[in-house]
Amino acid sequence: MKIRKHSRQRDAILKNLSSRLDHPTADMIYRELREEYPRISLGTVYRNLNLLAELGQIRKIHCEGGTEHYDYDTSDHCHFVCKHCGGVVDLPLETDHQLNALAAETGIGSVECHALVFYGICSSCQAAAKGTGSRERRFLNMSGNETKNT
Amino acid sequence: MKIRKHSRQRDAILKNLSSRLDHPTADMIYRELREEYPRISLGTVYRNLNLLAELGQIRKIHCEGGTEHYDYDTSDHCHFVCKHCGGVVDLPLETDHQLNALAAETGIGSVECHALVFYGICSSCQAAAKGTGSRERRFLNMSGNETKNT
DNA sequence: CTGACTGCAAAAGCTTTGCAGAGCC
DNA sequence: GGCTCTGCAAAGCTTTTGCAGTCAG
Repeated sequence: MKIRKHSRQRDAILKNLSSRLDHPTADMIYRELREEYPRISLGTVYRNLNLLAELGQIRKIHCEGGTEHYDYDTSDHCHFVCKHCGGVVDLPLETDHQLNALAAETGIGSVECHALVFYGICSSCQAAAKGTGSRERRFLNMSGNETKNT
Repeated sequence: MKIRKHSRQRDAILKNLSSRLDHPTADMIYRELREEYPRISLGTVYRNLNLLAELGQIRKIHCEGGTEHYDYDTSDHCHFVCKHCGGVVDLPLETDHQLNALAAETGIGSVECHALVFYGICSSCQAAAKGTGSRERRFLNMSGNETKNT
């Protein structure tokens, strides 16, 4: 199937993702875009995010929680996931460029890429916990049970 | 809620997982267990896997594909996911024990753990591809370029 | 004009959960 | 006896997909 260079929706999705500092889920992007494009559908958002990922223009992030997150930055870097607020952010950490080569040396097969994800509590959630005890929007329990409020 | 030390099903699940070399999904465990316990339910498998993960007796692995995999080995190590057959295996690679500390130094927050997952084509899939061209059981499309061979 | 793209809605996974009964201590 | 645990089935979520109409090139 041939792919067009542009579509109003695809451009909007890419623009939304590129202007964000966080790494949203498809649904988060959908909700924001609906303000400007009330008729956009969630299916379109998914279709375009997958397409853009295939084209290598964006990157998918798999982490605890069962929901896919998307990243506009496709360069080699790692992520931090807060177990408390569920936020996913870049980690300004020098990733070891030799990791793929090292892994390949084990004879496992050909190694193309890797994903490095750290888990913990982000500093703002730590501060909030000290201050109020429960100011967070959402509690992400790594092992399944999470309490969420609207 | 108090947790009992043992239950026939929980023990069977743990035993199954511990005797495997791969890192199966809940459904894979369920299918195997059903041979010995025909009345076991998938819900029970999920409940116990989550429980065991909470207790720290097993570990969840998040990777491309949307399905959770489980690992009996909770020690610090990394994984390799074959984009071709979808298999998830341990990688005998010396993981950097200072990674969490390094990540914490960025000031992101408290870092508890990390997951390092490599993606590529495992050697048996490579061999199979050379031999027959399509002997694989399953084709896992990671991000579009599945037919591209190295 | 052509066929890629969209909105809509339905369907398809995977995982969780409510409930009544069974089983363990 | 009192809980926990289980099987079953239904529900919940995220993501994909079929279709007919729309839009980009």
